[in-house]
Amino acid sequence: MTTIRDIARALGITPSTVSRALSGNPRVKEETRRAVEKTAREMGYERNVVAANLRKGRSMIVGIVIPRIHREFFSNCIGGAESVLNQAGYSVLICQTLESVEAEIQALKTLKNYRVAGVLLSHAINAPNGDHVKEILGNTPLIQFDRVFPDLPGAKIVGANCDGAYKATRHLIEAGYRKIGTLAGYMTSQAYVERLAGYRMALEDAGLPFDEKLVYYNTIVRETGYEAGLKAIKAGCDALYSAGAFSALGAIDALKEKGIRVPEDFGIVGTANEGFTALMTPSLSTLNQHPFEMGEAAAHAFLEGRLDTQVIPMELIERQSSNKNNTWQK
Amino acid sequence: MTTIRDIARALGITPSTVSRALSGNPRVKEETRRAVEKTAREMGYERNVVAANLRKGRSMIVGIVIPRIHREFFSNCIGGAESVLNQAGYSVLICQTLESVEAEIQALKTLKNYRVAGVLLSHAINAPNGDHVKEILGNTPLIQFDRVFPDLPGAKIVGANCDGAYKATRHLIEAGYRKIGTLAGYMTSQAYVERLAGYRMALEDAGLPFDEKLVYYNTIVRETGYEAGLKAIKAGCDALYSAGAFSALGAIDALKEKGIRVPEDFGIVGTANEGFTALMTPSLSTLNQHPFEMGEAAAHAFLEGRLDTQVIPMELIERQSSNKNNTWQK
DNA sequence: TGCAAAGATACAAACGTTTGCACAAATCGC
DNA sequence: GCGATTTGTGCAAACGTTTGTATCTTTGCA
Repeated sequence: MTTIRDIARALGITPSTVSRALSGNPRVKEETRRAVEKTAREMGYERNVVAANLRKGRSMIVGIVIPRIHREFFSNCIGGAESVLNQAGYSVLICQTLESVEAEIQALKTLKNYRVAGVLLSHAINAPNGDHVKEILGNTPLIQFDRVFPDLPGAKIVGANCDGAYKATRHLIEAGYRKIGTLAGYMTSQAYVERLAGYRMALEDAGLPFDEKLVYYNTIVRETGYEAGLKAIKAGCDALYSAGAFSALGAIDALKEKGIRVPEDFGIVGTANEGFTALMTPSLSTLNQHPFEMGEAAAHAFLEGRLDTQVIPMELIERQSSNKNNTWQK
Repeated sequence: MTTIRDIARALGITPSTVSRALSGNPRVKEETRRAVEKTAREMGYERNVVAANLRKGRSMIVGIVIPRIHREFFSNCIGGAESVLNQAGYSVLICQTLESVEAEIQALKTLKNYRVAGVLLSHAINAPNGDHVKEILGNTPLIQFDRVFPDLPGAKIVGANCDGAYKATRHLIEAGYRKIGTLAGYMTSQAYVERLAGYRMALEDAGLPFDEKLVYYNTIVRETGYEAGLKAIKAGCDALYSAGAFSALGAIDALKEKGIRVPEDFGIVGTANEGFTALMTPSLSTLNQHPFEMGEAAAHAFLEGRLDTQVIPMELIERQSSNKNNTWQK
């Protein structure tokens, strides 16, 4: 492959001038620049970014660390981030942790070894705190999104979890449901803590009692949602706010099994607006977290060197599953 | 950050020995190796892969180029590939083309500039042929998956498109449907050409006529599926094999709108086993393409330097939408 | 004409590894 | 006990850029 040396030799100048010409340094004569660009094109030159990165001590790569890529939420985040970063000349290196803290540590080390320009992170659910992140990354810019460590400084992009859960719960109340439980997810993650708070606040604002017995923890997948659904039925609930989408699906499985009609006898609102929620019967009311926009926001935060926390609004999408009087039409 | 020089200095040996010790070269004494590993650990050494890559002329990065990351099919492929490659010490650099050939060219150039160890590619739908790929990549190993250029040599991982379409169509015939059309997708992609062939073969093997008028081309998204669905109804079809999943969904929209019962009056089988297909009502019979396994296979083909074509079987998942006598139970 | 300032390029040292070759010391065969 | 082989390290040159400093050339102005 041709190098800047080859170009320099061909033109009778030095590699340094070629380098400066190609990187747009104003100290090289316009005429020289044009000549360099011409021969570079003719010789099919492609700059070796590895060498450039070594010399500069950092690369044009941004690392993205996420639990799993094949979750609509995360793949959308990546999609948003990738399109923004690509525009700005960055490439993205993706690492999945599969919810394992050790894998997360390994991923961060790898990224550090590649001297990435920055890291976008959504941490493994059972990571106790952000110490390992700070220790490994040092001064590499870090942007956290969705799942963030509150104790870690720097840029954060989070959903309006509390507000979203509040809206969802209030919507159930307004629709006429009265004994509303919640599939609360994991309290190890700030996002779920906030959703629980929003749920509680909505109940209290409406003068309804908050009952700890109707809070079903560690429900995040379909199976645990199903089990919690059975318990909620037994406890006499007539509605559920689910902090996840798949857990809501599981609860509906339980309701169908018991012959309880949704939405007439039982209302339910879920959280992530996964594709299936609009297509299932009854269609599931959800909160749209705008994952693509979250990814874009994280990328922009990196590019602009922001250090603050941005909150992405959550929007309630009313569908059949929370429509008590069944006046649904599409 | 500490370098191998620092370690060498600390031990009174040379950087070359340190390098050899750390990379497991058998020509360094066991005792020395242990000493090096110990001080490396103590000094918190992390090898600078950028420098190593420059020297070696290639990196431990594998590039993945796909149309869009937020499609369940592709994100699952990536998931499969990433887990295998990570095991083997590789990292993955992801580039989306958003179905644009220019973006694909740019992505391949970027990967080449990073001197990636290999590229896994699923090309943009409207790319005429693989010339640009060959020209840019040169001798960088290339593994194509799902959407492959038949004219390009080297490793390919494809679905059993013809066989899958055959199974799906025969299933419709056996269920009792008689006038079966197809939502055929784009003939610019080999995969869809093969599916059409399988559909045709199944009809002919069963003594049913193949009617070109019942082939609806360029249907791949929900909207085009809807429109083709209306046409199929008008043409008197009683079933459709759809080469996509979202197009099948669109066709069902059309059937519902016209008050035609699925599956009693009209049967339908789709192709990609997207998550929603199992959850919608009626649930959609589909072909499982095993995207995760395709990604794994692509990664293994890269690691093992395979150059052949592997065919991943497609498995029919019978659900409600093709169950004419409505004996469905779950 | 002379001298300073600016403009353009050259020089050379990095960045942190890897690796072919050389060389010394240790081991072996006879 | 001597030459031949093996074993372990050191030396130094890469890999292809970038960039601070030096040098040379041109221009401007008095």
